[in-house]
Amino acid sequence: MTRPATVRVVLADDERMVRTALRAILSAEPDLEVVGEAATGAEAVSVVRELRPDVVLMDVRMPEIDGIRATEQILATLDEPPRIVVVTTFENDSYVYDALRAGAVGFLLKRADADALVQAVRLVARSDSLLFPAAVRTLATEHARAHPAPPAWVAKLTGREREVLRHMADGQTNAEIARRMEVGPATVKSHVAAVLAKTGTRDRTQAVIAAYEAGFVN
Amino acid sequence: MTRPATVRVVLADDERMVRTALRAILSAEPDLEVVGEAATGAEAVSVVRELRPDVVLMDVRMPEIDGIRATEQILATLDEPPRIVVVTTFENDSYVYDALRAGAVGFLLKRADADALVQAVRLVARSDSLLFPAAVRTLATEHARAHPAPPAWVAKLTGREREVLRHMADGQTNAEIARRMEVGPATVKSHVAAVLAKTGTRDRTQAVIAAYEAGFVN
DNA sequence: CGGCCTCTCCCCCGTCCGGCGGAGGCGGAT
DNA sequence: ATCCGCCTCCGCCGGACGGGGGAGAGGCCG
Repeated sequence: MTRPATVRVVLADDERMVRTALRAILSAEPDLEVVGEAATGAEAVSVVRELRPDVVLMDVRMPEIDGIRATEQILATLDEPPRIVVVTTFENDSYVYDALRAGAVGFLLKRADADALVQAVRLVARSDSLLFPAAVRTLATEHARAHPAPPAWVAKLTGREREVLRHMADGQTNAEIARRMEVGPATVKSHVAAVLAKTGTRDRTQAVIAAYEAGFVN
Repeated sequence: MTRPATVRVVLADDERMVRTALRAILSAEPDLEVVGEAATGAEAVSVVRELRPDVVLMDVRMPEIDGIRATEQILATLDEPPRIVVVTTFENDSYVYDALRAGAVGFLLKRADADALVQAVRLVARSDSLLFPAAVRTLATEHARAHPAPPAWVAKLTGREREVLRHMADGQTNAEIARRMEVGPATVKSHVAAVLAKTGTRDRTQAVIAAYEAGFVN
């Protein structure tokens, strides 16, 4: 039962052309079968629930429910969930990391050639230990921790205040910051005060912590 | 020229049995050919330089030169380097991340079954856009940044000093730390002073920065 | 033109911080 | 038995920091 003769695939992508192309490529292989398609995340969930495919090729950006939440819902509600491969156009699409964290086993670029696609599908259909084991989940989680959504206060900082905060996060004193920015110490104090107010912190140490937590540094 | 009829593979692993097993599996496929073997990292470099394979299956832990440095050397010295796949026993072997950062295109678990292995080799032999593009390099780099080797000073901190540093990295004042640790403020000051000395920082803000950079927090 | 924001700088003041030197107790190592 | 490291505290001092004001100059936008 773990090795079906043919790999049953569902395609989830809001663009018909993409689905058609994928279907054409996969259907040419005797051991692969496209059993269903979905144009939205919600549709993907219901189609998968009904058809129980082995592999789902899931676009990340889709109307109604995006690929990430669709992935979550599929994995959460099915006993033997399919292997979900995220399909994306850009390598560093940050959604990809969310999808991996949600449980997708891998990701695939839309510009991949037909052979790569076919082999990827075969691969994920059965491999349980190849390229995307727990380690990828770890990586994706780390990525999320390393690049959280910037808090609201970041947008409120003026340019000068950002500069000052960066220097604070470098361990500079007000006097040093003043020298580096070629302004008076009093000016730096003003900016620091503004930073503290906007970050909701009470001293420079807490502000620097906030900067680190927000990924403001780097 | 980008699509050789047969994929030429070099095996680099210090255990003969592993090489034999890999060779047996790969040789059963008509389109795969094991053209060479190496038992050390240094040997791997010279063998690869001589034979110019399409794919290298590289063990991370090898005598003389490990898989990471062998990977680096191969990628640095060849014009059209082979695709290097790191072979490892444990998913979260931290060397794996080093290898990915060094330019390996993927990694493979030794407990992968024969089919997965074969397909992985075929896959990496040609795919230039599948599962391990630049994004993986990014991930690996992030991993390295997120888990650097702890600086020497970490080991030098006493238990109490670590506690104090954690509270500092939480934005607490000396008085607050004193209350939480149920000691006098003077005691906290002593510990803070020790932390500053051992971390080579001059004030609590810099110490907190050092703690963050060292991954002391989390 | 008249706000509004930003950037610049000034004052005072109380608090916190870090550097200095010292001290006592306690437990492990030699 | 002695020494050393760790933890606990003390006082003193100067400097840095943060809060509270205010104020002038320039730019942007309705």
